[in-house]
Amino acid sequence: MAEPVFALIDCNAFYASCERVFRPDLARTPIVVLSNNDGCVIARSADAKPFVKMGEPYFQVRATLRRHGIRAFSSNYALYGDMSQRVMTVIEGLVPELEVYSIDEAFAELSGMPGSLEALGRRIRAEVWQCTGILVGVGIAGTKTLAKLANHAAKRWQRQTGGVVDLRDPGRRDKLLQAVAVGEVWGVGRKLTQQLQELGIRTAWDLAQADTRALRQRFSVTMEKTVRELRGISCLPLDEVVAPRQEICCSRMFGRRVRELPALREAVASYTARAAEKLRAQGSLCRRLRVSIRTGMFNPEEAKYGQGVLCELPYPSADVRLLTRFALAGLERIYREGFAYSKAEIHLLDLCRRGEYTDDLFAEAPPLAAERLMSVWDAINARWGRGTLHLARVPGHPQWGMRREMLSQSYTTRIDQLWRVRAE
DNA sequence: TCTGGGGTCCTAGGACCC
DNA sequence: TCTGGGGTCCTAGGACCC
Repeated sequence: MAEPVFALIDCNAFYASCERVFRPDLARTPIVVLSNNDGCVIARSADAKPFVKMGEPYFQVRATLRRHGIRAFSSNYALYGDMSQRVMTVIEGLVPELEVYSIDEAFAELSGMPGSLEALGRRIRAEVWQCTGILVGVGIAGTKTLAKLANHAAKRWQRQTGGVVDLRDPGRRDKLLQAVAVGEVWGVGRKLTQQLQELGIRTAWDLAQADTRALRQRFSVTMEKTVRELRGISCLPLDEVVAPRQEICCSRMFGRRVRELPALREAVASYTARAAEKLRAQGSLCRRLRVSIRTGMFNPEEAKYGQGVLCELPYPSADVRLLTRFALAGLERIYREGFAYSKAEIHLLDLCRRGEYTDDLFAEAPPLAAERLMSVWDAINARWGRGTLHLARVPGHPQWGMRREMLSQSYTTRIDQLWRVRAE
């Protein structure tokens, strides 16, 4: 078999770019996008990066943003999700195999492609730009970890590289490894960076030279793979098929603190409904769920409390009514009066595929009608929009709902919010 | 006033079994 | 007086990613 060749294609400042595509008037205005509840900065356009850090709380940087004329947006996941699909569709048309790795990046496998891969990279860039208005960077190498690093270089030296870097040449690879800090390597986060530095490993090059056996002992097999990948030995294959999730979670901060049980019930029911939707969308059932609530974590003045409880279902199910019943019963067990809650979470655990689990001979049998009811339920919501059909527990406009004060339109997914263009 | 959400993988350690 | 060895399964926690 031929040596694999991977490309990592990654959108530049993706959320900020999506906002800009539909606001050409903001082409020269720096943009940041905020997390849910307008909590903190999670994306910045290139011209905003010098002024605001990733992850900074909005309320702390608001003055800075105003001073530099930076425009803030609430996150608009309907828009970003749809734009992501468009980008991926374009790329899929140009490469033999694609693994969509996240909302804004994808790995491709290019071994056996004729012609210059750098030219192919430029073509991907040009076509994605033309079809979607989104700019991507392309990194090419013999392993995923090196392709990530190549992509990093393509971004960092965008002007010199034109946004495409082919790192297959060993000389070029080693030069880059020596120039890049170990913390930039895929799989090396904050904690590991610190521990590696204590061992004298400062650059990606140092890591590639390190003794794999010792590192595996000290850290884990994941670290060993990273080292091997840096040396050009491919350990992480392309995963084209998306495996079904092994757990599904819906967790959200409230738009404002919640003290009373009835409002918490609403939130737990709403989150359970969303989680159950995801569960059915991948054709799974769950056997257990965990519901948890907690107060704010940052304000030292606030009394802190957090608790979760695991609930066992009588049989594997994706029936929103059953899941909600158990989630609410769990909530009653963990709720304590007198706290200002900021967040609730639902985790669906122990997932299995429909028809691929062994029934318990003595356990309660799942009602047969439930499955059909849920598929009609999903069909109605798919046709008329999420939430058209919902349990009475789930309010339409809850007082604890998410804050999104700077939300852009859903230009591409809502007929009543289409982009308006005026001809002069 | 105010600090995101949703995942994965790996390991250690305890419970339990024969 | 003395108290095995080897295995599995589960859970919690820690690290990472975007």
